[in-house]
Amino acid sequence: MEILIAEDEKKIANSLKKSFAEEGHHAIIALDGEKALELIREIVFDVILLDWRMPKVNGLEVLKTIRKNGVKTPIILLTALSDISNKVEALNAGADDYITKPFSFEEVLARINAVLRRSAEETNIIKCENFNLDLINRVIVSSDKKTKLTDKEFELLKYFISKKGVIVSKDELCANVWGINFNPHTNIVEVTIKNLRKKLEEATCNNFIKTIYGEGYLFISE
Amino acid sequence: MEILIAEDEKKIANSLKKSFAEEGHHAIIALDGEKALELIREIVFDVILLDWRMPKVNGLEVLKTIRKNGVKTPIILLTALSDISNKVEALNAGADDYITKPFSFEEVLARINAVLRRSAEETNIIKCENFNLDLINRVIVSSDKKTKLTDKEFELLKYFISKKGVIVSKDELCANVWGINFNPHTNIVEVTIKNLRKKLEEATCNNFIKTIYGEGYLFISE
DNA sequence: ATAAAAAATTAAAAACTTTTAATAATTCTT
DNA sequence: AAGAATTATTAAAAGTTTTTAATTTTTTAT
Repeated sequence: MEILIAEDEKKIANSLKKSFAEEGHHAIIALDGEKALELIREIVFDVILLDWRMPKVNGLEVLKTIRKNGVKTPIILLTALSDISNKVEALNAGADDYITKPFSFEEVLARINAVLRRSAEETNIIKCENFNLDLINRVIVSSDKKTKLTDKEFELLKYFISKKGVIVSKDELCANVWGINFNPHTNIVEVTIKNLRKKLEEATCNNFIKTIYGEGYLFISE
Repeated sequence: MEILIAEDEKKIANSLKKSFAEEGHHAIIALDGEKALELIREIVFDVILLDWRMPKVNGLEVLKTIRKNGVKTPIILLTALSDISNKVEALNAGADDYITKPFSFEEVLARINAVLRRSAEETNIIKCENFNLDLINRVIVSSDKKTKLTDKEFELLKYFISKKGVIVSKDELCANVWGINFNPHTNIVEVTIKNLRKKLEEATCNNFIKTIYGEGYLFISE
């Protein structure tokens, strides 16, 4: 992993760099804000550790500048205890997390992993017509609301989306959502479809699931 | 997307290529198995459509050869109805899906999306010491079993993993797993930890969650 | 138009999750 | 070593989800 350490205290910066090296990561040190900005322009980092108090250009300024330039690299702020009041300001300016000094290397690593995971999670989203399906949190995300799905509703919607534009039979749904050896002598598919339709309708104001009489269901594409 | 169409019927191949182009994808046609193998050696495709019956080297041979060479690109077999008996053979040889002729372009696109999603899902896995956490299906995967987690167990384990090697307090767990404004006057954290510990123990034969008396819990790293 | 088949709706039963509360076991301090 | 604080365990209550079953509505074919 490529890490930028923007930190003017050489001791801290060097010890972090050394620890990262032991973990197999490559870190570059910037001793002031100006240098940090310069490096960020040149190199694509996986994560940026940014000290709040730095010579020439301070952390907040760096943060604002790079976010304004559209750089989305995860950023973790390093702040002294007395700077805590600036936490909200920092998060509002586009920081992903912050760590209070003094910190252990393990803590830094844990925060980095958490931040990277969080940003990875954000990509675990299926984009649909006028809504998104968040695969990790199992919610339908539309412009103004989030609708939590149950297990079966989630599996069903996921399957429908994967078969968008193709008619799927009830047997197929049974096999793929409930499991291959499941033969219901009940209307469980209809009931679950009803519930999913209701949530989709509430979330998106659209009826995506069309019934094809005698054949099955069709998840409409556009 | 870069797509290989290995199909000897020029009509079908060309119409697929045209449809893909309309969708913004770039397709390359191979009219026989030999050409297909040659192209696969040269180009990294996102997905390969492979006809079962082809001149020179047939689909199954192509399939076996490229899988033997360690190529993991998703492959969808195109088969005539009469070839259906070979379906199992094909899937065993490493195909990801198969489509029976005649097919609509929409069906092909849907299958491609499903296959790509499936292979993307396989990357949605957090690797831990001697187990994996499947983020989509919410199961602990160890060498021999899969253990399904409930909502709260999943959130809790995910949080622990993100804070691996760092002590997390009960308040912190409350805030991050149950929600920021949740102050329990009960032992709900302890109970959920107990249940998670049991499942982790069953799945991995390890006790990853250590209690730090008076401080909180520690998810052990290695 | 009508009957038969298929799908939708509703509501209650069964199964599972989450929360609560009481009790037991462990850890720390003096 | 005893008492206080903390954590673990157990089991029952409350809340959700999943399944079942009966009834109503819609669709298709005669």
